Amino acid sequence: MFALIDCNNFFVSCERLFRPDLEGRPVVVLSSNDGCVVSRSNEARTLGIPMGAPAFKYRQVFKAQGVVQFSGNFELYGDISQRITHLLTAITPRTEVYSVDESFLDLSQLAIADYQTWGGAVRQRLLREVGIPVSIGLAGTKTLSKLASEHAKRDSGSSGVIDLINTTPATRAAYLLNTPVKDIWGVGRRLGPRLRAQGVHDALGLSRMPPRLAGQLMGVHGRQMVAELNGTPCHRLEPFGKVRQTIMHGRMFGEDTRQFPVIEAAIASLTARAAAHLRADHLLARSAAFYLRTNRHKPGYRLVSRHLDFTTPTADTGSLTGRLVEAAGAVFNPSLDYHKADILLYGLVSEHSLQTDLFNNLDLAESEASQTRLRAFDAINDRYGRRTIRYAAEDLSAAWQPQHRHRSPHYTTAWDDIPTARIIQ
DNA sequence: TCTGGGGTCCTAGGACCC
DNA sequence: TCTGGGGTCCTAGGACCC
Repeated sequence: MFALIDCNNFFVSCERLFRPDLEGRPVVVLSSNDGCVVSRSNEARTLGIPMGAPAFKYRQVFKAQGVVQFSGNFELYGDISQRITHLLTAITPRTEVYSVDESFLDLSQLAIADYQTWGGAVRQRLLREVGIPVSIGLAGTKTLSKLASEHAKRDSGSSGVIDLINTTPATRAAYLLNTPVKDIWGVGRRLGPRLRAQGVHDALGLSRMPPRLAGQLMGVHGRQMVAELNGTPCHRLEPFGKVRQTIMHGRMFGEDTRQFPVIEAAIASLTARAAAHLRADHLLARSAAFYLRTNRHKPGYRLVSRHLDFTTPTADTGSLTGRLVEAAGAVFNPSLDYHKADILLYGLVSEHSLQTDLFNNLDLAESEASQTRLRAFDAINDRYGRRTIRYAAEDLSAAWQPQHRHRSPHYTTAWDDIPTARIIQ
């Protein structure tokens, strides 16, 4: 038995926590560079602003309709997300944080008399203790609980909770019939049209597809989807998450560039963040890559990447940056307008296993010196703030840095931004 | 003028090896 | 003129998820 807890319009709800005056008004949250709409309030949705819409195409609508815009404040959303996780983990440790705004709970160990009532109580508690509205879907498989939560979000009469566990087969079939294939977990922009071409238009139709045909059309994931829609679980709860295989950091630039020092500053900054992430997880990378690309929406789109291997796995910002910048310099073309840089770290190994297993032919002394150096580096930044100490290459240019014209305060993560409460008598 | 970031998994062609 | 089978690695791209 699964519950899916799905936060409603999560980023907008986080902004409204500290701006209750925005309740009932159209609000959107924009991605990095104020590029796309990544969260919208129901009022903004009613105005016809689609998810993922490029903001520049809707500036007129924003202005005419008084839509309130926010640049994404992802530190804030991450902090609110953790509060929700804490609360859910207190309900049951069998919790899987699936994304920043969704968690699966395994209910099979809990004594629940009535799932609908239980869901309503969880919903009220999150609203009261964190302030975020959620939709809850209850079902025997993850796919069905996702489907139920989607209906809980959309159907105003559902009071935010839909239970497909204690229900009749006819009711369950009605929910499946009212779910278009494109809204099923695992069906994207390519499988949707392919299924419709087969005459399958809704989840009920897909649940009745012969497994063999589902396998031919969609591979093993398709067979699993059909089974899950019929109540046979294929996906377990993963309480510890999957082992991370890559760490990636990338940014679109605030403006396109033909200057190598700008690229160098971007690579140095992205690598510094990725390497800090690596060290925080006590990992080392055997390999790294960079991707440099032009604007894919303009003619002549170009992407160039290079992969590098390290004889001694490393989390050293300096050596990673040095190798990546050198390799980028070798392929840099001054006649291209570069638009985005990404850094990928992969081949991840635990820093602990490195010291005990593999190491006879590797430079253990240098590796240990590097780790000691970086521990000091991280300790300084932990104590005095991020980027208190940093590599000079990061400051070669700020021209690559994304723009964010509508950033809200860091209400919960910066001392200077913490709101003041006044008691009005 | 202006179109996100962070993941996983799979495929396919070319270079190279035997 | 005629040209195998099996493998790896690299690069590029595309599918899906949030």
